[in-house]
Amino acid sequence: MIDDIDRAILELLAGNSRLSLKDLAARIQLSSPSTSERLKRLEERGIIRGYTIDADPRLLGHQLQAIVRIRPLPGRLPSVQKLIEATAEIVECDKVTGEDCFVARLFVRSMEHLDEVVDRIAEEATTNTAIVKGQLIKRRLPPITY
Amino acid sequence: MIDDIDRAILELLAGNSRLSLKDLAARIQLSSPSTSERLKRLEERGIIRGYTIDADPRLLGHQLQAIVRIRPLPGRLPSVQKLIEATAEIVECDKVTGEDCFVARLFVRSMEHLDEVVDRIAEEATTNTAIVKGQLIKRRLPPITY
DNA sequence: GCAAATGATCGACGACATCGACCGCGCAAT
DNA sequence: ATTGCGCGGTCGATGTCGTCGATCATTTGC
Repeated sequence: MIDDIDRAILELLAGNSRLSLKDLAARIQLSSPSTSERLKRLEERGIIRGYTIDADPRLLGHQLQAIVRIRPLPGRLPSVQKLIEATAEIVECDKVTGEDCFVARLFVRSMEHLDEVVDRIAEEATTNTAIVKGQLIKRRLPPITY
Repeated sequence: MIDDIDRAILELLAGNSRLSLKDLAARIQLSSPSTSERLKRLEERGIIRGYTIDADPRLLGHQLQAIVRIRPLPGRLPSVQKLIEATAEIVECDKVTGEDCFVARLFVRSMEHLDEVVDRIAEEATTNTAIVKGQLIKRRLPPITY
């Protein structure tokens, strides 16, 4: 279903999604038309959902990164959910099992800014904020098992 | 330093990093050479760190996603750190302040697989596992304040 | 074994990125 | 105020790249 060549394509594009078809083709030792065809199929099958960039948040004015666990107060779940969605500083948020209901990652300019955003959430939820000191592993593809 | 046109470029590429220069240029109402020049500068300045893909982990054989908080046992921090780095299932891991030392995101095939990976970590650390039930917000750019 | 389907290559054509030459605006210094 | 300079832009030519149709090889099923 997904073979070594597809895997190679995924890995190469994960490393640089702006690679030209020709470069891609050369690296996987295939002609460009067939590389193009495989790429199209990976997209059609939904395996590749999209192509995006990795931008440096610091250079965009966000000096601080935090992971906030959020447990809405009784009855406030829908309202908290709306608040999270409306908070632009939250760049990622998962609904999880366990004591906490949500885990959000947020980018802020400063401590004051962090405080401001978290305070808003804390009006309707119990929160737990952990400031990111460093990235041990930065976003990578999981091992491809199929 | 970074103007509306740069912002537009970042947003467009965040939405689809494989956009051709020509398309990009058309959307920001600029010629391709100047678009190319701006793109080059965004890269040189380190604002764009790279171009990557968004792949569907489920279609790559990872049915389950979890967020694991990890607190190494006394003296085991370096060893835990090495273990995390060597664990391919961990696709992202941050070093954070607070009770927990690390927060990791994990992709696994099954509950058994999850258990296996977490058990390995739990030999040297206190762990807290939250299974991801859904993504409320999936990775997006933070607001650009500069 | 043969037919058909799948997945590859080849070559030609059209689209695209890049480069050099040139232009115009804003700013600083005289 | 004017002149000179530099930044950031357009334009047009050239070479490279992607795409499409035709064709060929290899594997699968009968």
